[in-house]
Amino acid sequence: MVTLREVAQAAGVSPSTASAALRGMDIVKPQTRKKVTQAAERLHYRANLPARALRSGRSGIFTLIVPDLENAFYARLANSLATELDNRDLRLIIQVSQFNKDKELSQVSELTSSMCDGLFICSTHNSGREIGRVSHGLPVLLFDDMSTQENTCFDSIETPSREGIGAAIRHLYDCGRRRIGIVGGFPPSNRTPPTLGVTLRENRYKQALATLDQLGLDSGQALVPSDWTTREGRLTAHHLVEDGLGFDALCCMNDSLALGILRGLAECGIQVPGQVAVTGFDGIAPGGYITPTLTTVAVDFTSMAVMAVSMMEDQLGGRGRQSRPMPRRIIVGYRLLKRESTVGRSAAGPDII
Amino acid sequence: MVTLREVAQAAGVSPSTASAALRGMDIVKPQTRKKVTQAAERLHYRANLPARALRSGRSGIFTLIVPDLENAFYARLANSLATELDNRDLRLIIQVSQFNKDKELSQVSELTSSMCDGLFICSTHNSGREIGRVSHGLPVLLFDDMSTQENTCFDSIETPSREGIGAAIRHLYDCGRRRIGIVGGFPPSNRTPPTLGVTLRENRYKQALATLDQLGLDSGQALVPSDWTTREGRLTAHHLVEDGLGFDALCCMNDSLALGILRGLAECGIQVPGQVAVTGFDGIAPGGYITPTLTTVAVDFTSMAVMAVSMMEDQLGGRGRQSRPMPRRIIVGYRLLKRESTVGRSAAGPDII
DNA sequence: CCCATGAATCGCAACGATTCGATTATCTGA
DNA sequence: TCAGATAATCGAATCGTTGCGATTCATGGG
Repeated sequence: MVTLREVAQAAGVSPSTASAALRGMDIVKPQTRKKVTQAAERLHYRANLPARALRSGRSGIFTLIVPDLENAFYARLANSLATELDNRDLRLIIQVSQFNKDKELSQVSELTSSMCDGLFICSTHNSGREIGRVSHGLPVLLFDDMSTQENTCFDSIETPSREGIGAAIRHLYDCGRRRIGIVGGFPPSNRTPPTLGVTLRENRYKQALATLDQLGLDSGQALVPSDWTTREGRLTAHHLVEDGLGFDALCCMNDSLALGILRGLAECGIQVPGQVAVTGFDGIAPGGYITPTLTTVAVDFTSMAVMAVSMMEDQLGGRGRQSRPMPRRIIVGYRLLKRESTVGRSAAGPDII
Repeated sequence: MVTLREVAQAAGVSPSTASAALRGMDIVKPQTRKKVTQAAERLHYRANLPARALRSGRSGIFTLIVPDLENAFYARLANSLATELDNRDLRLIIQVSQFNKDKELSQVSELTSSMCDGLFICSTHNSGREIGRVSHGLPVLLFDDMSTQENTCFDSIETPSREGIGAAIRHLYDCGRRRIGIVGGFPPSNRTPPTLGVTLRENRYKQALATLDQLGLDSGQALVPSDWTTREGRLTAHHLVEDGLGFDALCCMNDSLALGILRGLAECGIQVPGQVAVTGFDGIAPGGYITPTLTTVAVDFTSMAVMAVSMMEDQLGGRGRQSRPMPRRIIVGYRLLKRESTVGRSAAGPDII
């Protein structure tokens, strides 16, 4: 293995100068830099990351903790984040917490040793406060809708729950639907343990009720409890149909759930959108090729990742200064994709696959 | 930050003894180990990974390179691998190569510096040989169907292409289908650049033709070129229908493609499995909730990950000995899920969602 | 009683890069 | 031409851990 010392020797400079040159410090003379660069090239020098990390305290590696990478939402987020970091020559460790509160906490807690510069986390059961208790000053960015109450600790990036749900319901209203069910609101179904923390659920559900009220619709009977999974969605659809299906539209709190609803309705022979219209939230890929294609609030994942990395770098840069100014909350953009599950085959836009 | 030296001091031993004790070397006296462990506990000691990696040459971090994490196949694999590594207290960096040959190579090449103990890779355009050229002796494990010709270099784990495709086609035959199309065989469609290397395509396609021959079916007209993506699958279905759809069954080379085929057929009003039966390969989640549910060759991802990690550890252990004994090829198990896209609603098993 | 034997522990020297104060080269203006 | 200022480079210390040869300690046989 070729070391910096050898490169320096070959270039006729000291290791410290070689180091500065290779890292692009503007203190070295252009001519010197060139000598060093060429020597490094010639010898196929690669900096040793552990050594660099040990000395400088930065590894260029970040960690993302998600509950489940098989879930298309988290996979999409992980994909965007890994790509954005890669653009900046940074790396991403991904850890799967399996919706397990304690596992999540212990994973966070282990990070301090783990040559990791910062943590991105989609927490399902822990509040920002609880995470802060075990993160030992590591920069953290939450992907979540944390109420400002519970999260005075960290920067966060949130999905456009309020605007998005509002847009979805108004779209259903514009389609002539008046008996709109809110599927997956708070409290969750008691059939399975909930897989997502209460804050996100609350945000979306409250907004849904508020929008129904604004439109002069009855929100009293609207809640349809369900966990936010495809499996649960399917079961929920069966229960709904057994109970007589008193809705002409179902506004689902996320896509995974909505996909299960579509499947369950299909099994019961219910026409979508003929008998009941369905909307989702997130904009994951299967919604674009399932039949009927799923009308949904598509979150802008790319800018989500870009902002996340940029906020993380801000935290890294401003560390050691006065105690962090104030946690920032950013809400990303969305696009309402009007597809077959609300407007039917003929009127659906080209947003498939 | 509390260091090993401080722990040693608190326990009244030397740093080297403390190190040995904490790592569970059997050379330390049980009583000493206890003292050290307790001191470490009390001071909340966490080993510094960069330092350890620098000194020992092992970081406990591995890298997985996949073309696209949004693709359910790779997401599923990544999920299993991350989980299995986590069980052994190891970490996984994930990099996305975006089906880009050069990007993939440069990512591999960068790894040498990257305090990474080994590489798992789903290569799409590079042979084992090409990867070996830039991996600089790093332990590598390929997830791919590399022909033994092209890959004399590395251990590999392969999907059960031969057995699986054979089983799928025999199943179609048992369902009474006789005009079976092979969708996504080699050569690929020329509408889009191919996203997967030729070896895997060839393996599955050749097996498909062989099975058709065994069954006494005409394989001459069977090939339906298509890239292995949902988008392409949909377009391919349209083309097939425009050309008169001379098949009563379509054996797709993977699930992503099959899902697109199902969507395209639905758009054209073709009944599945009434007019044409469809099979996929991989066993990704959407096939379990799309309507009709997709009959497919479900790969055993969990054991794939377990074997991968175990083979990787073998490579790590046996390094430095005589030049590696011989690259091993392991083919994982599969299960044929007979679902609605071949046997229809009534006969389909419970393998949904 | 002493030395050979083995078990535990210790001390020091790395691992390879970065940092920072010290040193030398280069330039400016009187 | 030379003091003084500035720019560029250098050397040595350091990050926290592990590995290895040396040292100490306990044990038992001759």
